[in-house]
Amino acid sequence: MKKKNEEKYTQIIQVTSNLIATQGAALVSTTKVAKLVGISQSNIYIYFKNKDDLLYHVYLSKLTGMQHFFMTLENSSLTLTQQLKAYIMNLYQFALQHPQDIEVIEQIKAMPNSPLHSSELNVTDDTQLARNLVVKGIDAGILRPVSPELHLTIVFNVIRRYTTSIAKPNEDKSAFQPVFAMIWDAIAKPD
Amino acid sequence: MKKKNEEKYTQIIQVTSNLIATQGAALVSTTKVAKLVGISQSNIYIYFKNKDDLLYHVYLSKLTGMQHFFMTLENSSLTLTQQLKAYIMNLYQFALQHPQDIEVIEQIKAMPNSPLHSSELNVTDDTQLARNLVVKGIDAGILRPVSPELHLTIVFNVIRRYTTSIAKPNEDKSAFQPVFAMIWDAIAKPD
Amino acid sequence: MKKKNEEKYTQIIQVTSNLIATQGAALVSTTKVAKLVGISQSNIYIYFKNKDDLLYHVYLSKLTGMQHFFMTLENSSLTLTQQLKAYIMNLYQFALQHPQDIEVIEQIKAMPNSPLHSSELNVTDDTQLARNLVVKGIDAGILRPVSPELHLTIVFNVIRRYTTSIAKPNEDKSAFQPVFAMIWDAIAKPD
Amino acid sequence: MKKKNEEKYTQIIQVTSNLIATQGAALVSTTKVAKLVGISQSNIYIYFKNKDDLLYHVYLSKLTGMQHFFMTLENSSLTLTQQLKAYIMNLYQFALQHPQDIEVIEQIKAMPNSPLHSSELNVTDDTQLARNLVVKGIDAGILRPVSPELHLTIVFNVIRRYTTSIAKPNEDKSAFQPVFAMIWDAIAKPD
DNA sequence: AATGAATGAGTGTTCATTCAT
DNA sequence: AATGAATGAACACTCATTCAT
Repeated sequence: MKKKNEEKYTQIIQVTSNLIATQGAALVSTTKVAKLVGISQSNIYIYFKNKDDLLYHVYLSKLTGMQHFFMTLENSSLTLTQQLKAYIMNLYQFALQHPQDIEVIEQIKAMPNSPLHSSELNVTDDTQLARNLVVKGIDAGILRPVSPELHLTIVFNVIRRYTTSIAKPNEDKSAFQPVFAMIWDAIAKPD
Repeated sequence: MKKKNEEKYTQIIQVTSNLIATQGAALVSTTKVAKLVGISQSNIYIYFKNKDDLLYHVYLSKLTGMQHFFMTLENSSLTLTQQLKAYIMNLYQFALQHPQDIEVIEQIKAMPNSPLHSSELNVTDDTQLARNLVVKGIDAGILRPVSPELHLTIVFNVIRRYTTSIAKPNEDKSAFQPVFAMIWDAIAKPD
Repeated sequence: MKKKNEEKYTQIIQVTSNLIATQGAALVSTTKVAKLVGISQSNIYIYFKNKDDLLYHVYLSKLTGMQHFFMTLENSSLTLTQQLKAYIMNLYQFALQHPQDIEVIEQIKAMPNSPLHSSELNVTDDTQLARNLVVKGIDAGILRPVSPELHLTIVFNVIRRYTTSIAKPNEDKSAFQPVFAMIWDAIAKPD
Repeated sequence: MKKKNEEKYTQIIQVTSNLIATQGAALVSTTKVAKLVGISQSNIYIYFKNKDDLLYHVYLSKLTGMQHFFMTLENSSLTLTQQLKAYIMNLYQFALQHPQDIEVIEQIKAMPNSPLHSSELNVTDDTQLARNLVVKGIDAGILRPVSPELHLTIVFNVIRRYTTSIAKPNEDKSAFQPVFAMIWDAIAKPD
């Protein structure tokens, strides 16, 4: 459970993450991870308490990476509308640059017995910032007065679908414009 | 692989369907299904060739149920816009009445080694009708000229999210109105 | 266990025999036999008490077919030497014409839990006639004074190997001559 | 798949070998092997990748034991005739001392889905040396000009039959003399 | 005579986890 | 810190056999 050999720790996380992205979370096993890292299976239990613990830390690592990306947004001097639009654009760019990360996060969240359900620690979710913004947006009369879940569903799913199966890897920001309009018209309160 | 005892056949399908909905498709096992039905595990192989075969038939059963629901739409004298709107409303009502069914269908589709991938028969998918409508809608200038995947993503995910976590079981059709507007404004081409 | 439908009885025997010859006795199962015959698995138990019983009757059927072939040899007016040589030639011709039959007989004999071991009936084995001839041959000073098992081993194995992997299906009797000489020089007492 | 506990590795091989010799290769199962060794079934998969892998290594172990026995024959200064006769005598003595080994080797070779068929490594077979000798013998005019398969069939089967059911465990080499003559007269070209 | 249904035992294999070294 | 060894539980699947209809 300790982590002296920081490098191997990171390796295990990385390999697991790749496995989730390529084969799906359900097909991840400590056996496979160990084999890919090139260590013995039991070695994993030195770095992680559990398989769940491993997945939980994979989740955390992807999450913090994502949060770094959005930190600039908070405490900014932008208007709420600008913040909301900026969030969408940021998410789009993050998804484009780290397609695997969002996939991994969502897969772990969606797992049948997700390690997040049983987690004693309540992680500040990646959607927390987004949810706050949305709630503020609804209160300010900028966004449609429906459950914020729906706004988030649209933003996340459209961007995910767009970046994983439609967008080209190095596409220009402008290619996203029509999709952005789609999202915005969906969530923004019509005048 | 034979079937006379129609009742037990249906029971197995039903139990499997429940298992998928509650625990996720990845956690379905013939052992669990058999235990829940109250039969011996090997008995399942009298009714289904495979575990894959079982899942495939669960999928089919849900699918046909869903298709009956939409049959009225085809060959109708409605305008394209009306058909599109009707589709969304129908999907909403179906999802409300059979919340489990859509979940099950999507889970089986999303399985790592989905039985649908290897299936020799090419089933007319449940999204086939929707996709056709959407493509027609785009061509007719009714819907936004972006990849139809995006329209479908919005329609499906919003309705799914709404019916599973927001809507009340017996709610009035009018409660869906704001959500419908959200969807429609997302996919419809603004004038 | 009765056999009203003589035809199906024969069919089962035949299919089983083919299975043994092509896949090996170890891979024979009532499931496979039933599927190949086109009947239900349980139906087999009407014609045969057991799987063992089935195999035993397959064995018997091949055996009697083989014995018909050699019947002409007994009570003949040939000298012992002539009878021995005739036996070898007959066996060669039988093996050439019914390559599967000998294979099947030997496979059933060689089975781990051969149905012949536990059989209450003591069948007149196919090698019985041969063994008698050999013993007589030894006593008469025609064959080498070693255990008759060895003579039989040579005769059977050489012919089996020759007919299954070396001989051409429609070859002339003369092609066998050198092999015959090999066998005869092996078993005959040198002067 | 790892091996440090050399002892248990050998035990598993030994038990499997015994099972093959007594019950036949078809009746070997990891369950039985584990039970006889006194370990849990899954433990076997620490030492062997597969059931096939296990059988393959049983085969290899017997084979190398046998090859040690014959090594002296190669590079020797004997004439071809002497080498051929020496081979037969060696095989006889080996079979007498390790009756189980030849049985095991032949059984694994003859298995319906023999692990040797799918083996990537092409092992120098135990009959390889013998076959080479026989071919040389035929070319040199010492052995009968028929397919070498026939020579090998006789040598192997006669010795196998003799040592397993006729010879006494501690018998004198001279007891084999008449059998040796039988074999030699069968394969040697008559002058 | 024939079948559908059922079952318990058995098969090979994978997995998460533990522990002594 | 790392590994080899071990295990029990689970998994998908096959089989011989029985029984009511």
